[in-house]
Amino acid sequence: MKSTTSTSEKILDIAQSLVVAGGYNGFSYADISAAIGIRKASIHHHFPTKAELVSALVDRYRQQTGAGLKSLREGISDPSEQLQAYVNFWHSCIGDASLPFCVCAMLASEMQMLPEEVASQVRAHFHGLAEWLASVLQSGAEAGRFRLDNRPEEEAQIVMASVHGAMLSARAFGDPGLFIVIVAPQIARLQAPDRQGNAGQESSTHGR
Amino acid sequence: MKSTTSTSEKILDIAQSLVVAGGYNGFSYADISAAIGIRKASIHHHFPTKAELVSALVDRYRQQTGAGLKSLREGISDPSEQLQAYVNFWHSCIGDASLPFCVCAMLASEMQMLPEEVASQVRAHFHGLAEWLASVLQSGAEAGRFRLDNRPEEEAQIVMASVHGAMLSARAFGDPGLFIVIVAPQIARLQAPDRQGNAGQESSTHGR
DNA sequence: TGTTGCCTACCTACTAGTAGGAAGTTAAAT
DNA sequence: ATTTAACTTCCTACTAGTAGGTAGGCAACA
Repeated sequence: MKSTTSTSEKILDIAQSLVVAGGYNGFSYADISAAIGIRKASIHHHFPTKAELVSALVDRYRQQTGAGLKSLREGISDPSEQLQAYVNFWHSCIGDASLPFCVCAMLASEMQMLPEEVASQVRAHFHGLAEWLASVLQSGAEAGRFRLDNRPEEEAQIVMASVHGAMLSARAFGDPGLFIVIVAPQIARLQAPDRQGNAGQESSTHGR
Repeated sequence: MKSTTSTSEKILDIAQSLVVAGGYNGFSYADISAAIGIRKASIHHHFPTKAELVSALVDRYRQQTGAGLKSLREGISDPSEQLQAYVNFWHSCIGDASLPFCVCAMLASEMQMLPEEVASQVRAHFHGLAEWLASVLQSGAEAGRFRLDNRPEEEAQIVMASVHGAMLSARAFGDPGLFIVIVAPQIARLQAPDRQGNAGQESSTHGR
């Protein structure tokens, strides 16, 4: 069977893993060159400048993400399960170290010194993801699967921040399992019809 | 009045702002040199290697943070207000752009390619901050000012991740106000005696 | 007198990026 | 069918500039 992975795709693959590991300034053409056994100049043939390379990389990532999120919405009927599937995706990525950090979250931290063409794409990713989450949350709220304390757009921002913050903590502590420890309760809170998550509701034992 | 800011402190100051802006690989000795009007070699006199420079910088940051958090716990009696003060600190830092990102959060994203001496300090910062937050949350829960759905350590991780994620989103969207939009509801959720927001409350109905 | 702080001058390694050519592929013109 | 032209991919060899870091000297000061 022939491997139909073109050279330029291989370049993007390794560049992506390098960006995820160390950000925009954390890799060089020489790194890619060494990783896929091709000369530096040949990489410049495919991607003349570093800005173009990373731009193409984020572009591809955004397309993949867009397609993935779209298929979640279309392939799963329950919005609550759509959200769960999104979280599960990152849970396994971080767990098996295949994509232990979101490319755009990584680049967002370097926002201030990114080439404008890259920065605007990172912004667009955040915008798109926030929209997707807000849409899922709203649908779920309408279907009675979510209980939102704030506007869907705000809850979406909260979920997104939790996911990114959880990625960061997992990385900082070197503990992949921390991701789901942080994110799961946040999701559960949205799904729970009431705080205890049980059917009845005794709560308020008072005491202050 | 004489400015008692020593050269080495000035170096750390500018280095810190450069790290916050672009991470470990986002600045060079030449950048510092240009910023404070001193030769590159003179910086090497104070901090022989880049790893030592950043290590000293994180060390100073950790001391400042530790002192700040300690004084919050000692100077404010209500744990709920202690937490609020912590959040307000970042809110104003991000608002006036004085320290628009946590040094250690920035470095944590580059964890995988940091010199070990720096990486371990970043880990220590995360550990210490998580402990402080857990302690505040536990005190607040005992005093009836917080209602926790999970163990204090877990809630602390959630708060920390929210703060870091909110920083990232504020940066990604280029909107400083987004920080508090994300963090405030998370704090409010902890403070609320119950979901309806009425006056009754509390006591450990723990999710567990 | 020795230490501190800063300097000039320099080094090696690496950065992104360029010039130009060798090989192979494709497709039209002869 | 064969030559020709255009194009793609990759190469060697190179550039100017920057990276972190070093050697050694000079002046102020304790």
